[in-house]
Order: sequence, then structure tokens, then C-alpha cells
Amino acid sequence: MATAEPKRRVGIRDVAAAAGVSPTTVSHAFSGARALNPDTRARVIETAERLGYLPDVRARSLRGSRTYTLGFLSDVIASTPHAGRIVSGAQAAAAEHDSVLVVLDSDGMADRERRQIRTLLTHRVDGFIYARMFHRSVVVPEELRDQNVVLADATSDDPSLSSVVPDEHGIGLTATRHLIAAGHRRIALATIGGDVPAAHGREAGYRAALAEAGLAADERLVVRASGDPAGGYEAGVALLARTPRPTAVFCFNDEMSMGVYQAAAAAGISIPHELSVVGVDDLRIISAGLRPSLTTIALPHAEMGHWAASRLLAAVEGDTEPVQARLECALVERGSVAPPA
Amino acid sequence: MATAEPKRRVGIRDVAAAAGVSPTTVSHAFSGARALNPDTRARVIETAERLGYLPDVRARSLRGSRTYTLGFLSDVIASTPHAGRIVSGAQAAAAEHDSVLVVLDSDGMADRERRQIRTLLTHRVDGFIYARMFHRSVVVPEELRDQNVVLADATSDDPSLSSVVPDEHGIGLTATRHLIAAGHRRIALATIGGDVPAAHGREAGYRAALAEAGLAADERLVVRASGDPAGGYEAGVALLARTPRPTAVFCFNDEMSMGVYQAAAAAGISIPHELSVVGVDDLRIISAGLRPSLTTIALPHAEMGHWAASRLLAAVEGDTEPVQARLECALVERGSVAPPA
DNA sequence: TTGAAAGCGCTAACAG
DNA sequence: CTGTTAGCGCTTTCAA
Repeated sequence: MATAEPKRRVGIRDVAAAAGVSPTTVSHAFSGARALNPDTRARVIETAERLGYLPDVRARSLRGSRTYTLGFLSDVIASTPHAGRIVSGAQAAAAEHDSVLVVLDSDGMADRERRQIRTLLTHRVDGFIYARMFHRSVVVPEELRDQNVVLADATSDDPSLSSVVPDEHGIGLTATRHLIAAGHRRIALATIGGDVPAAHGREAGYRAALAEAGLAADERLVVRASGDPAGGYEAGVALLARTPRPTAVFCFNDEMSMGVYQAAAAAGISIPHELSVVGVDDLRIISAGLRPSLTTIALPHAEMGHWAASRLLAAVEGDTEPVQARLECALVERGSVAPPA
Repeated sequence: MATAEPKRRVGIRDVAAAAGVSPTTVSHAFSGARALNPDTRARVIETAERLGYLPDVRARSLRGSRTYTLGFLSDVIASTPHAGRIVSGAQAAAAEHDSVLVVLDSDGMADRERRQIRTLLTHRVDGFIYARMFHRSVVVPEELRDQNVVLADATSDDPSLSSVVPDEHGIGLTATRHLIAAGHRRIALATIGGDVPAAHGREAGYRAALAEAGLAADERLVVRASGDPAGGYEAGVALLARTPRPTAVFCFNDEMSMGVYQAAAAAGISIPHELSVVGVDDLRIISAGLRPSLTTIALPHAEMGHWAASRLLAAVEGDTEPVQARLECALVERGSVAPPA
């Protein structure tokens, strides 16, 4: 591990001296805050390059009003690839505005979150992305009251907050319409029990698609279980016992789809010919790994991260108009849907 | 979206005035850099609390030598939960030292990485965690030459760099011994083809465990494929066609295990009674979701992140002795291992 | 088109 | 045990 170089860093005044101008001019050469003689400017830039000058964001921000740093606060960052996608998208958007992301996960602990906000405030971040890994309705901690905040994969009752979530209703619509278009009439829904926006929205979309196709919703084809493979298995077993059997299942997520595959295998029912399945998430590990591969709706995590950071930076730059966005989700067609037998 | 509060921030001098001491004393009350009269200190702290004073890390760092900020550079942060785990562990360790993590993913693009390093340098981070999502041997970009750097889930030829990786050999040993202890004699290995440390180490551990049990390695039981479910399926099909059939398979990772499950199902072979399987990773989605659930070796991503940040901060604080760590990986017993029929 | 000087909020000498 | 003073590296008035 090398230690930091001993020689003093080259600063704006070194560049100024070498280029034969004032520090002020060097500053302006970089910031463009005022017009310079193009030749002077070119000479300054070239000199800076040659000396290996790197501006000091701390000093800049101490004098100015921005730190070019955004705080990213999430609940659990560790259990799914979702977090990574949101962070990655947000990071990319931040980079487009010369900003950077400080990432913190509270693991759902309120006191830890409070400390993290304090820390971020201490670093004078320009704003906060308050993210959830699963679409939730949240109440933003009051320490964030007077800050720039954008919610990612979350909404809130506060209409002054910008937020971005997936279009859950659209997901239900897209998935169910796809199944209907393939010829299915008895389409089941394997969903979760909790009172969360994703469950409500997707189910409403499912029912709306059925209705618009003139299909009656059969309540015996709607089952609720936990949102994991075990829950999907349970739901699958129940659904496959119905008579007449559904010819397709729209699952709340890919994990439940995985369980439905297991139930179908156990019952000797083949996918997609005897049963079509559509999931939600596009967790590659599952969707691309299942046999047959899973047709699913991709959740726009990277896009939400990007949107949130872009919105936040716009607010930092003065456009504080709140916007609540609902992002479209694309169907990813793979091998789990076929016409009914 | 609320705009930042207009009123001037309370600074160290406001606190000093209100508490009837000098700014210096306030500074020391917080930093503990010199002894204060306990009463004075208490009064200062109380006053600061009352006024809602929050120190400004930028100002502190501009004067001092540290920014209390670490750069986290990774390749792909978005595709697996691994990244989240490493970040989460690193973030926790950083927090223990009042530091914070700026997270950047290059998506494997060298020029983008170079720009990110520049950005981080511009923020004067105290050091860099250079992380890979899959155990690799890397060469650190030369822009990082004179910086504090610790590798996470990666090694390098440079012995002056600290690094932390999983004990790959130990993984092979643990998995294979577990199978041997269950009574297996014909144990297959489904691994990947690439020239990466994880593949070499796990295979060597597998062979060592076989050897120490007096079992001859049967090359027909070692098959290589891609490290995903499709590869696992392919390997599984090949392995299950051997005569006599292996009674157990040690898979390079959980994803390949998933494919082996599919191959077994296709061949009508039941797990664990006719075939035992051990994976590596403990990707919950797979390991807990498969039927039966998968016995696997957990990769210590959070621990690597924690280790890397701790080591880096120790270096920042003066202990620059390089250390190359190899972390033990724990067996997670679930339902995919049983004695051979 | 360019400079000089002041100062962002804090800490570290150097006193006392 | 505590205060005074001088900056950290930059940007921003104010002047020229």
C-alpha cells in the first residue's frame, strides 16, 4: 500500500504562476464563470494539464454553494440485485452532472438511518435520494424536511416530494394482455398478501385486462402467498388443483414463478404447453436460468435510479417543481408462454 | 421538494459566542484533540446541540489532512447481490471510523474508470477500495499508484497492495469433505472453464479432499461448462450419463447447481436421495428457493467489504503494512445432501 | 479582459 | 486549561 505522495499538491496558484496569470484567471478558465481571452484560457488549461493540476472539490464547495455530492439512502442494499441497479443508474446520472453518490444502507433501522442522515448533512450533500428496494409508500424522516429529496421506488403522501416508481397497474395490464393475446382465457394470478402498492397495482391491472377482454375474473384463480419460491410453489399447487385448470399464471414476481415451475414439475405439467407463466422483475438468475426461460416484465431499477438523480440535480440547480413519475415496464419475452393446449 | 433553508447555518463561531468560549475550544470539544475542562466541554456540546450545530466535514478536511471519504470502485455493480453485500460491509466499516463511501461502477470500461478515479481524486478521497464482483486477479490502474488502495474480491501481483479474497481452496475442501462425510465416494465436479482463481482454487480443494480420503480423482467426473444454469444443466446431463453414475456433485456455484437440478429432474433422478448437490455462493434466491433447498458454501462478500474498508482506514491512519487476507467460507447446510442410496 | 483581496468553516501553531 | 492568529484551496466581489 503506497503512502500519499509527499510533495505538495499543485494548486490553482501554482498553475497561475506557471501560466503567468492570476489565480482568479485560472479559476475562471475552468469554471467558465466569465469570458476569457481564448488564448489565455488555452494556455492556462495546457499549463494545468502539464503540471497535473486537479481541482479540489472541497475547496470549491466551501466557497460556493454545492458539494457535487448526493446522498443515497436505502433500506436493504444487500439482498437483491435491485439495489445495485438503482445505485448504478443514479451514479450514472450524477456523473453526467459532475456529481458523485455517497451510498448508505440503514438495513431498516431507524436510528441508524438518523445517524446516516446526520453524517450526510455533515458532508453538506446537495440532496438525498431516498430509495426502497421494493416499491413502498414511505414517510420521509423529518431530518430531511428542509432538504432536497427525491424518492426512488417509493412514494409518499407529501405532494411536495418528487418520486419515481414502476407503473404497477401497467405491469398487470401488460402481462395479462400478453397471455390473452396468446389465446388464454383461464388466467390465474399468484400474488402476495401484503398491503403494498405493487400488489394492489398489479392485481388491478390484471383485472382490468381481463375486463377489457370481456373475461370474468374467477376468484378461485386468484391466490395469495409469500413472494418467494415457496410461496409460488404453494400457489402453484393450489392453482393446478382447480377444475378446470387455469392454462396460464401471472405471478407477482420471478421468485414466485420459480415456485410455480416447481409445482408444475411435481404435477407433471409441462411449461409452456400445458401451463404458461409470466413473472415480474427480470431477475436474470431466475428468468434466464429457468427451463424454459421465463417471460417476465422487467422492473426499471436502473432507470428509476437515473430518474431520481436527474430530478434531484435539477432541483439542486433550481428547478424545484415536484414531479411524481411512474415508469413503463417492458415485457421480456422468453419461453414460458405458449397458446393453450 | 423543499428548498434548502435560507437562514445562515450555525457554525463553530456561533456556538462559541453562545457558550462564551473561543472557536478553538468548540473545535476541541468535538475533536477531543486536546483536553478541556469537562464542564466547559459539556457546556459547549450542550450549546451546539441546542443551536443545531452540525460540523462541516469539508471545512475540517480542507484544513486537516483527511476527507473521511473513501472511494469504492467496482466493475459491475448491477447484476448480482454480491456488489450490494460488499458495499454494505464496506459502508459499515467506514461508518465505524466516521467515514463514508463514494460508490462508482465502471461497468468494465477502462476510460470510464479513469474518469471516475479523476473525480474521486478531485474529491480528495482518503483511499480507494478496488472491488471486483467475481474473484479476479487485477492490475490496478496506474492513476492509483500513489494512493491508498485495498483490493476486495481481487488480488494483484503487486505485493505492496492489501487485498481480501475468499479462501477458494478451502471452499473446495469444505464442500468435498462434507460430501465424503455423508458417505459419498463418486463425487463429481461441475466447474467453469475460465482461468480464474476461483476455478483453480475450488478444483484444487476438491482434489485435495479426495486425496486425503484416499479417493482417486476420476477425470470423467470433472466437467467444465459456463457458470450459469445452462452450463450446470449441460454439466449435469453429461455427468448423469456416466456409468457408474456419480452420487454427488460439487458445483462451482449456485447457478450451476440450479442447472444440475434441472438435469436431474429431466432424468427423473431425485435430489438428494439419488444425487447430492453442493453449491457455492449462497445466493438466497436460488439456494433457499430450490426444491430441495441447496446446501452451499456462502461467499463472504459483506465480510470482504468490511475487511477492505477497515484495512484501508488503518492505512489512512498510518498503518500501511500490506496484508493479503483469505477469508474462510462457511458451509450452509440445507436439504440437498444425503447419504448415497 | 484581467487582478487583488476577502473569506467559505474549520484546525493547528503558537501563545498565555 | 484556553485564546489568537493564520491559513487550507478555491470563488467571488470589487476595481482596474
